[in-house]
Amino acid sequence: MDSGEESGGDDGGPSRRLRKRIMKPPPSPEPEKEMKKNSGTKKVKKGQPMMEAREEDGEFACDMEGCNMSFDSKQELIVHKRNVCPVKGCGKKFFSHKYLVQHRRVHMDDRPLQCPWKGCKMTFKWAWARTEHIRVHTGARPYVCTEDGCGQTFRFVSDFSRHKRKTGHSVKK
Amino acid sequence: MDSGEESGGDDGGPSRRLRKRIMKPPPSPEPEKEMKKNSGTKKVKKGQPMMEAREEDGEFACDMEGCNMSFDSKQELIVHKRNVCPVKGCGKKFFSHKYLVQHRRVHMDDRPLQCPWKGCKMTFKWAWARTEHIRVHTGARPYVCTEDGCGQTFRFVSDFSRHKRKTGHSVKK
DNA sequence: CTTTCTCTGTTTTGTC
DNA sequence: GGACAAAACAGAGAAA
DNA sequence: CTTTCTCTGTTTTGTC
DNA sequence: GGACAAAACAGAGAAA
Ligand SMILES: [Zn+2]
Ligand SMILES: [Zn+2]
Ligand SMILES: [Zn+2]
Ligand SMILES: [Zn+2]
Ligand SMILES: [Zn+2]
Ligand SMILES: [Zn+2]
Ligand SMILES: [Zn+2]
Ligand SMILES: [Zn+2]
Ligand SMILES: [Zn+2]
Ligand SMILES: [Zn+2]
Ligand SMILES: [Zn+2]
Ligand SMILES: [Zn+2]
Ligand SMILES: [Zn+2]
Ligand SMILES: [Zn+2]
Ligand SMILES: [Zn+2]
Ligand SMILES: [Zn+2]
Repeated sequence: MDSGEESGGDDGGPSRRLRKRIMKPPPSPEPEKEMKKNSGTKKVKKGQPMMEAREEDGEFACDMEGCNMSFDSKQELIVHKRNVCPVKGCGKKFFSHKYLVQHRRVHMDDRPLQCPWKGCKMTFKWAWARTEHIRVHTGARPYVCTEDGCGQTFRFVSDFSRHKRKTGHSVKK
Repeated sequence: MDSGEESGGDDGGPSRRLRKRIMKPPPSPEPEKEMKKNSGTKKVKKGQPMMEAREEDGEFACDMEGCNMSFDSKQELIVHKRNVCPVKGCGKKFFSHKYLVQHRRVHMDDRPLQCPWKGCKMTFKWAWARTEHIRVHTGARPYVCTEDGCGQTFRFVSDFSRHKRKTGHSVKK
C-alpha cells in the first residue's frame, strides 16, 4: 500500500479525517454577551497619510505622479503603468494608478486594523470593513429609508443600497 | 434602545450569537473511513465540447473567432474585446479571449462537477480541482521526484512544483 | 428564496 | 505544420 | 514556520 | 476651482 493520508480505519493509528475547507476572516468575534458596553469612541488619529507605497529596489522606476515604485524589468514597469496587478493569477485592471498601489494589500498577509471592541480579535485590511463590523457589536442600524411610509432601517450600507435598487425608494430627484 | 441583533443576554429571547464567517467549497467530504473502495474508474465521456459560451441577446456582437457573445452597449463590447472581465469588482485581464468566456463560471453559482466517490458531496467548477480532490480519497501520490537520492512523493502538483522550485530537483536540462 | 455580514474597486466627501 | 479542447501545471492562498 | 488542499490563469499535451 | 486622502458607497458574494 502507498500510505495514504487518511487510510486508517480500524486500527488505533492516527487516521486523519477529511478536513473541512474553511475560509474565515481571521479570529471571528467571540460570542458576545454584553452589548454597547464599550462606549469608548476612540478618536481617530489624524496623522500623516497611511504610508502605503513601498519602494521596490528595481532599476526601472515609475514616474507617474506620486508613485515611487520601481521594478526589475521594463516589462513589469509597462504592466504597472497600465494599472494591471502583476500578481500571478490576479491580473486585475484598475481605473486609478493610486489604487493599484493600495490594492497590493489584498495579496499581503498583514491585517493591520483591529476591532476596538474588548475581547474581539477580528482584524481587517480595509477600514470600511472594520467600520461596519463594529455595528455588529453596537447593534447600530444607521441607514434609514426616508421614503414616505417605509422607514426601514439597515445595519450595512450594502443592504440599504439593495433596498433602494429593488424598491426605487429614496432615489435622488 | 434600537433593537440590536445580538442584544439579548439575560432574558430567554432568541439572542443571536456573533456568527463565524466561513467560506468552504461546498459540501466538504464526510469523514471517510474506507479507502480505495470506489474502484469505479468512470470512463470520461468524449462527447462534444463543454458548451461554455452562452449568447447574450444584445445588439453588439463580438466577431472574434469562435466567440458568439453579444452585448447591450458598444462600451461593453469594447471591454470584452480587450479580454477584461466585465463583472463589477473583478476587472481581470486575460491573455486569451477563449479563456475570458470560460472565466465567467467563476461568477456563477453552478458547480457542475461532482466527486465520484460514494458518499462525498464535494462539487467543483474546475475539472482539475476534482481530479486532485479524488486523490484525497484514494491516497494516491502520483508525483515522484526523480532526482538522485530524493524520491519524495507528492499528492498535489502544486506541492511538487514547489519542491522543484525550492530544491532545484528535476529541472529540465 | 431569505438575512447577515465581509471584501474591495470606484465614487463621494472633507480639508487645505 | 495547423487548429482546438482537454489535461495539466504552477503558482496563490486558506486552514490547521 | 509547516503540511494539506482548493482555485484558477496560463501552458502543455493529445487528437484530428 | 484644484489637489489629495479618508470615508463611504455599491455591488459581489459567502454562509446560515
Ligand atoms: Zn506607478
Ligand atoms: Zn492583484
Ligand atoms: Zn469586533
Ligand atoms: Zn424604503
Ligand atoms: Zn468575444
Ligand atoms: Zn471576472
Ligand atoms: Zn470527494
Ligand atoms: Zn526532489
Ligand atoms: Zn466623506
Ligand atoms: Zn504536427
Ligand atoms: Zn502558498
Ligand atoms: Zn497565508
Ligand atoms: Zn495533456
Ligand atoms: Zn471649491
Ligand atoms: Zn449578493
Ligand atoms: Zn450565492
